[in-house]
Formats: sequence, structure tokens, C-alpha cells
Amino acid sequence: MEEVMAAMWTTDRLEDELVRELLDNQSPFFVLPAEKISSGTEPNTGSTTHDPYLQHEEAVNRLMISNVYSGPTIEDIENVLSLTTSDDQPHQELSSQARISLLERGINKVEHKYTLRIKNHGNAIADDGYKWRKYGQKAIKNSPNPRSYYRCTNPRCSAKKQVERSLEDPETLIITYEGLHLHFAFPYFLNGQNQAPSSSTPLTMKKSKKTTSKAQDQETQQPQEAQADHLHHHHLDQSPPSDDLTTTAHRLAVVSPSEVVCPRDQYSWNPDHQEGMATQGLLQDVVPFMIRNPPINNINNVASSNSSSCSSYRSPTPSSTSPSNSLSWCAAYSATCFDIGF
DNA sequence: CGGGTTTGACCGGCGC
DNA sequence: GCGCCGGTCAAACCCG
Repeated sequence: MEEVMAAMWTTDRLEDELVRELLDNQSPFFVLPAEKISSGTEPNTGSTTHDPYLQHEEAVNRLMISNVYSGPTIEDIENVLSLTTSDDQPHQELSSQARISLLERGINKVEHKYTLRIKNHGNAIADDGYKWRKYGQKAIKNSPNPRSYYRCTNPRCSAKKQVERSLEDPETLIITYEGLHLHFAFPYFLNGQNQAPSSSTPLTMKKSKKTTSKAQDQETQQPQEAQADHLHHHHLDQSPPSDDLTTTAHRLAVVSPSEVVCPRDQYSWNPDHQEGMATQGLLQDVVPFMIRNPPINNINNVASSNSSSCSSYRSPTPSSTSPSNSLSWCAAYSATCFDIGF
């Protein structure tokens, strides 16, 4: 873990690239499926796409990338990254390059999911900063390799990922991420609204029992699941406002990934984009958030106030004193390898 | 004993 | 309607 985290901190350059790619739908590392490129992703046409789903996705992409994230430009990102790397440590360069050399970068957006193809090179230990629980493994037809299913251990988080080996190259892992770590992202939404969680607001995160009944899940996860359904199933018009957003965020707030120092006002919340925000949930979405809303003030409060109430969850960053940067979790993808049941 | 993994059962979507 | 298949559940099991 320490080794991986160290690598995470040393990949600023890679992070910069990833951010660029994630923000650029035309990037070769961030490629829509060919059929969608040809039929449904032309910007600003509106009337040329007949598939409702493609229309929706196009709309979401436009909202996410163009409107919601209209604040931070590439220049903004570069500024932030330069801030985060201003106190570089000497050893970082070598490790970073080594990691990069191990990486076959590829980020593909398919449906609601983002798929990464990375080189494993025999590393048995894997960590992308989040703690996952394996909940299933299936043999996939026409594939000798089983697919493993993982879910974020945070009981209020709907993030999932699937891991399998590539058919072509057994050393290449295909990792499909689905869903945002909402418990992680919500504080950032509200941070921009000056509603960041405070230490005076006790979190209600329960220590997760091994098994939870569906009734309990419905009771305890309703607010977040409403969001998750919202995110994953395009129920854009039926998300019940069942919970106050602030309360939800307080409940969801578990971790703080960063202590990046950057001018906050530059990335302030825009209420006009709230609807767009409500459709958050994908890899591309969280990147600008982490840049835009560094949790300067609430990080320690959140982390400390919650650490005892959710011991099963591990923060993406190891401590508040680490030389973290805003995108360490993102770069961690490059250093991720997983035990997928072989 | 708590937390994570394994693995067969179950479920729902989809194509025929 | 039926079967296939991918995704999820949950009891049993494992491990530190």
C-alpha cells in the first residue's frame, strides 16, 4: 500500500495527461465507441441523433464537460497542478517514469462506464486508493478469463468496478469503473456552496455489517441510491428529493483526498449547473471537481470525525500530511493492478 | 471475531 | 415461452 501510494504521489505528470484526456472527448485515450462517434456524439447538432440514449449521453457530456465544468479550463488545471507539484520531492521523478513505462494507457467510455486497459506485469498487489470488496466472479462466455466484480466498501457508495484479463494480452487488465464515489464527491459539491461538512455535524455513517437486509439498505441508503439510480439509469425526471442535499452530503462525506492549496474562488459553485451536477457519476466528472473544490477546510474535520465511525473505509490518501495532490486517485489508475482470481 | 473471499443460486434482460 | 448470459446475492468459508 505504501509503495502504491508513494507512486500515486509521484505521477503528477501522468495526472496532467489524464486530466487532459478526460476533459477531451476527442482524445485517443478517451474514446467513445466507434458507432457512437459516428452516430451520436456530434456536438451541438441536437437534431441529428435519433437514439434517445445517445441524445441523452450527448446532452450529459455537453453538460458535464462544457457547462458544469466551464470553470476550470486546461489552464486552470495546469495552474492547480503546478501548485500541487510545487513541492516536488526528488525521488518522485524516477518512480513516476517507471510507472508510466508500465502503463498501457487507455480510457474508454462505454455506456455509463469507463474502461481502463493497463499492464499488470505480474504485480500481485493492487490498489487504486479505494477499498473494494469483491462480491462476485463469473466466467464469461468465449473468454478463458473470469471477470471479478468489486464494490466500494463504503456502504453509501455505489461505485463498482469489474476486472478481467485481456484476451489478447494476459498481462493486461481490463478494469471497468462504474459510478462515482459519491461519499467522496458530495462534500466538494457543497464546499463550493459554503456548505461544506463541519465537525459540528456528526456523520451518521454506520459501521457496515457484513450483511445488510434490503430493508435496511433502503432505509439507510435511500438518498444516495436515489442519486445512484439517477446516475446510472437515466431516471432524470424521477429522482425523489427525499433528503436534504446538505444532510446527504454530510452523511456521505467520509474521505478527503487532498489538501491541495489553490484559489477557491476561482472554482466556485455555479447554481445554474446544479441539474448537471445531479447527473454526476462518472470518472470524467470527478476530475474537475477535485481540482475545482479542494477540501481545504473540511478535510481534517471530515476525516477525523468519521474515521472511527467507518473503519471499513480507507481514504484515497493516506494522511492529511502526505504530499498529496488533487488527482492522486486518478493517477492511481496507472498503478493499479488487481488480484482477479488467478 | 470481524472483515474479506468464494461460489452456487438467483434474477432480469435479451434474443430467438 | 424458453434458454442463454451477465450481474448480483448471500451463505459458507477463510484468514489475521
